[in-house]
Amino acid sequence: MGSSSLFLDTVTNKVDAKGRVSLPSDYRAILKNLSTDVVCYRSLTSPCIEGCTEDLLEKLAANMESSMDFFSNEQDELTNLIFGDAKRFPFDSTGRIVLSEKLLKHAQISDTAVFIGKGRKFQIWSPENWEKEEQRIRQAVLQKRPQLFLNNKGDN
Amino acid sequence: MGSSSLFLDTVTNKVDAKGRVSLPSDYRAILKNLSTDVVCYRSLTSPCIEGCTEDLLEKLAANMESSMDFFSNEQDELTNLIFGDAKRFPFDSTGRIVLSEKLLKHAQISDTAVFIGKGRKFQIWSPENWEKEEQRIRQAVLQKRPQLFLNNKGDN
DNA sequence: TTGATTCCCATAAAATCCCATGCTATACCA
DNA sequence: TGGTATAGCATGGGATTTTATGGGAATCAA
Repeated sequence: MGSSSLFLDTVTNKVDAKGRVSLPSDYRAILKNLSTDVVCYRSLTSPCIEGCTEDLLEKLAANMESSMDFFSNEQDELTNLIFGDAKRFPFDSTGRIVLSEKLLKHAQISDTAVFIGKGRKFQIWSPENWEKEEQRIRQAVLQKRPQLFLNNKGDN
Repeated sequence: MGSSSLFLDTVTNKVDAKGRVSLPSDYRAILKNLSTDVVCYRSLTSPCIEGCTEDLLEKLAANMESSMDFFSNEQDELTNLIFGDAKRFPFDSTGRIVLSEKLLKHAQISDTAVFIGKGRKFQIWSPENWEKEEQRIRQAVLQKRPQLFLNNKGDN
C-alpha cells in the first residue's frame, strides 16, 4: 500500500496560541516510515515555511563531506544559511509540531496554516498568501506553456 | 526518531563571568548519541569559534593518512593548524561548557554567544558579528545561485 | 593563602507531554 | 439502502518535565 515517501496534497489546519499545528497524517506516516524527523526553515524566496525530512539534509551533509570541502568558502556560506536556519520539529503523540515565532512571522501565519505537498519537500503558507501564490503560479504556467494544455486534451 | 547527528538551528545563550555557556540541548543530544565530545577551535577565516565532534576530527585524520593525492598539501597544513588549536570541551551536569579566554577573544564574545548549526560542524559568534555575517551571506548566496537551495529540479 | 576551576543546588521560564472532547470518514449490519 | 457503530484525527487546556542560568561550596594549583 501507500509506502511512498512523497509529500502530496493540500491540507489546512489550525495553529493554536502555543504555535501548535497538526502535521497532516499522511506526512506523519512518511516520517514514521523513514524513521526520520521533519526539518523546517524559512523559504529563501517566498513568504512561507519550507519543510523536508532530516534524511534529505543528511544527504546534503554527506555530499559536502565526500567532496572534501571541509574548508571551502562557498560551501561554508551555503551551509550557514541552510543548517543555521533549519530546525528539527518532532511531532508529539497527538501528531502536532510547535512552529517557532521566527517561522510563523516569516510566513505571516497567525491562526491557520496551509500545508502544500511538493514531493520531497512541502511548504506551509498562510491562507491569504497561498491564495495569491496559487493564482500567480497558475497564470505563469498558462503564459509559459499554453501548448501543454492544447496537446494533452483528454488526460486531465 | 531523531537519531540524526546534524547540528542545526541558531541558538542564543548567555556567557557568564566564568565563561560558562549552555550548549544547545539539541547539540548535547547528538553528543550523547555518538558518545563523543565537542571540540572547539578558532575559525581560520572568521572571527568566530568553530566546533565539531571529536569523531569528525578522527575521520579527517584518517583521510589524511589514507589518501595521498586526495588532500593537497595546503589542506594538510590547514588541518594541522586546526589540530594544534583544537581542544575538547566536555559539558557538565547542567549542560554547560567553559569557553577559554583565547576563544572568546578571537570571537569577540563578551556576555552573549550565538550558536549556528552547520551540519557536521557549528560555529559560535558574538551577536553583533553574526548579524553582519548573516546579512553578507544572504546577499552573496542569493546573488550567486539561489537555485542551489535544495531545489533539485524545477519544483519551486 | 589566593586565585582559579569544577561541582552541586536552586529557581524561573519555557518546552513537552498527557488527557479529554468533538468531528469526520469509513466500516458494518440490518 | 440507510442507519449506526467505530476508529482515527484535529484541537483545547492543564499538568509535568527540561532547560537556561545564577550563586555558592568544594577542589585544585601555585
